[in-house]
Amino acid sequence: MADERIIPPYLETLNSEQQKAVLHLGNPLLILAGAGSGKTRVITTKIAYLIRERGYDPRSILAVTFTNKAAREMAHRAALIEPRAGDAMLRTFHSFGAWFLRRNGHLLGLPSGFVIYDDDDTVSLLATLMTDSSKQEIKSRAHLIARAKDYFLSPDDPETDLIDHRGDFRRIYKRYEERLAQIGNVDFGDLIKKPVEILKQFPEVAERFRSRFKVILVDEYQDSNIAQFELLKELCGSGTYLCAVGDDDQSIYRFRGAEVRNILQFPELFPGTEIIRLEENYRSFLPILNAASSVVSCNKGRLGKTLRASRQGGDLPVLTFMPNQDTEAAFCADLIKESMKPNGPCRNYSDWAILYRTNAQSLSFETELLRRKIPYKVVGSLKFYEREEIKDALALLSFLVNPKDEIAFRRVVNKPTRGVGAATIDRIVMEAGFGGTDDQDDNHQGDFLLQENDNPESADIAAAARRLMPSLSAKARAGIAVFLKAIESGRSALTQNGEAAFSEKKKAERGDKKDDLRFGEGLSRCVVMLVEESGIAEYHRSNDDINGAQRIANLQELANAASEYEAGTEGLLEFLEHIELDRSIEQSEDSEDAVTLITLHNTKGLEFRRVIMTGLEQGIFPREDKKDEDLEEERRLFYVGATRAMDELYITSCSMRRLFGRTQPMEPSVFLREISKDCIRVIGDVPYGFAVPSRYKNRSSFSASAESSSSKPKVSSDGRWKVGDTLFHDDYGYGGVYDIRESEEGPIVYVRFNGGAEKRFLSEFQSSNYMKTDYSG
DNA sequence: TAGTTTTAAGTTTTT
DNA sequence: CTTAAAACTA
Repeated sequence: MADERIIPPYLETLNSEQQKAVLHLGNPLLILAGAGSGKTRVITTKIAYLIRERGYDPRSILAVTFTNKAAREMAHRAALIEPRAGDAMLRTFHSFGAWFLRRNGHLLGLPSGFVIYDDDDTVSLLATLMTDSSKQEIKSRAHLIARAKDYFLSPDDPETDLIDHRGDFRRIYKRYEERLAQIGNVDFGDLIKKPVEILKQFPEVAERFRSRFKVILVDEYQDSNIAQFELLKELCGSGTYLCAVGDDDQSIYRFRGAEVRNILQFPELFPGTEIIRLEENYRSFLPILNAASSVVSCNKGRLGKTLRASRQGGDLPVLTFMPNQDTEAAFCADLIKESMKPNGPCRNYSDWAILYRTNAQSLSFETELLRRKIPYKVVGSLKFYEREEIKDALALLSFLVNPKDEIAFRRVVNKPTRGVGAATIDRIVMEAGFGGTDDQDDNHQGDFLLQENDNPESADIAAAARRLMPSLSAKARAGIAVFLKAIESGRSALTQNGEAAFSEKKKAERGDKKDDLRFGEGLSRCVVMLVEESGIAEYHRSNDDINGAQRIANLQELANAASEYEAGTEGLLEFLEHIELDRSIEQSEDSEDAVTLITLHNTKGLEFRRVIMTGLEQGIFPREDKKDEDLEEERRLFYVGATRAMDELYITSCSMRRLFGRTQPMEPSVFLREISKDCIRVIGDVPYGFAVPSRYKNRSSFSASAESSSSKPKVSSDGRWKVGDTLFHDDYGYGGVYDIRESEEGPIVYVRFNGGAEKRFLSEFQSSNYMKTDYSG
């Protein structure tokens, strides 16, 4: 397809590989795009090119990504080149699945008004089926069910046993699926799995989609799972042009079912595949790439590639060992402050990013940056939608659109507590036609389950509650009445009829409106109505500690967000779907200049002038008990993090770290040893043992002895202490002997620990390797 | 059954 | 240390 047509001007700035990738058509194309090789640019340009030069209808183009951020970015950049690209379908896999199911889910008996369950809801649902299992086990099973769906495995597939070897897994999974079908909602995995099932079962539907989408582009293909691969396969007809872009070295989502094999075996899975490699890195200075590559090249299963740096020059990455996480944070702050001096190299705080492995690590950085008055923003950990009051409000909304939603009902029917206990709830759920919780029913009629929804009334929990009301105790009856009333009010607010009555009533009830929830356009009225009438708002309001006020503020924010959506069921479904699929808060403070605090996983696709990778310690990064494939994934995570840096890369490692409130000694990360010596510059003190690899290799014997719980230091030395010996002490961590002096009680060993402490010990040379007395204590 | 106190456990990573 | 689950009391 390398025809000699005139190259449009917007292609001229691309290198020849990039151009080839944009111009390519015909057979499936796999673009192996190294970090910083301009892959987003290639995809967006390609979309524009296909529309503009090849006459593709924008609506016939489907581009899928893994994150909403990436989807937005892609839409934005493509539209800059070609406005018509706005009509192309640019979505995440999951949002595409939801879109698909709204239109075709009925083929599997799924109502179009389904709500998407998040992981918490999934656990709650499973909990109603496994009444006498521990929370932990339920969570574990829920996780495995999600995994099974990632692998496109159903309860009836024998292979599902490979996911969970406990014999009862398939039965649990099956019951879970049945209940979910009764309720009429879906979980995350269903958003991929169910569309595939429909496409496989209904060839005419598949045909329709194949004729609509002539072009399918997939970004971050290395993070796709088996179900997503199946989806692509089903969507691709003989006339479909498939183009996948990815980098096997950046596959970091194995833990949630991603299959690197998808990209490694792409050519076999899609016969006739052509491969184009983008190996020119435009982002980072050469030394940064060298350091990153030297680590990731320790991995076995990889396609292998050579990144060429278009930016020669630049300094070696800097590695610094810190005593503990507080000094680590101070070190970061110093670096940032220093660079921002009037004649320093940086003018923006946003040039900087601090990377860490787990969200919990952000705390010490936040504290320090706050103290030093350095502006920062924490990416990702904003758990707005996981807050209790928000989840309650969302459950009310969900129940409004789907009165069969048992999970939503259970969550809010007695919130705030109004005398409706477990017994009452179970009765109502039973009355609504749900099987109850008894594990004995052994009917194998799962195939006919879908038909149970024939009569929508039968599973309507609100209706069931109303029916049962007369037979309930006075307390429970009153409670149920309040709940039903709230739902009614919400429903009328949804259709805009209840507005007048609501405001009248509220004004009459309370003169003060200073902390009243206010509503504006669209759905916000409905949100406010529900949380007010249910008493949830009032409950938090009267709880007048700081939390209460914050919660009211959060509810207000939710109402504000809802005002963007049209009142009515349609708008409500859109609102709920948007929240489930995109939990990132639109950061209006994007314009603000701030340092970025971010987990390594979240950095994918981002770049910063200066990056500090922190916490390079065994147990943290890589996380403990990672080995083989999992360790390789951690290594790729290192690669991803390091290659975010454009100009400068800093790496820190602490010798002591506060974990679970206890300070404990840490070992340097194995990855630090994998960086080639000439690829990195170490600044400051080097921990004992680190600079001398041969000695370090013996450390297994240290670890072994470290497991006994004596507070005396131990050593692997073969006889006598001598200067330079490395040792481990339970309280002080790793250290080195820097002096030995004789005394009448025997030799005194002077030890300097990596955490900074210097201690003297009395050694019993003749009998063992133990230190006997802590002289300095 | 609701709210309190005590005890134990635990921090990946995310659509 | 902080949070969630279990145990306990009113």
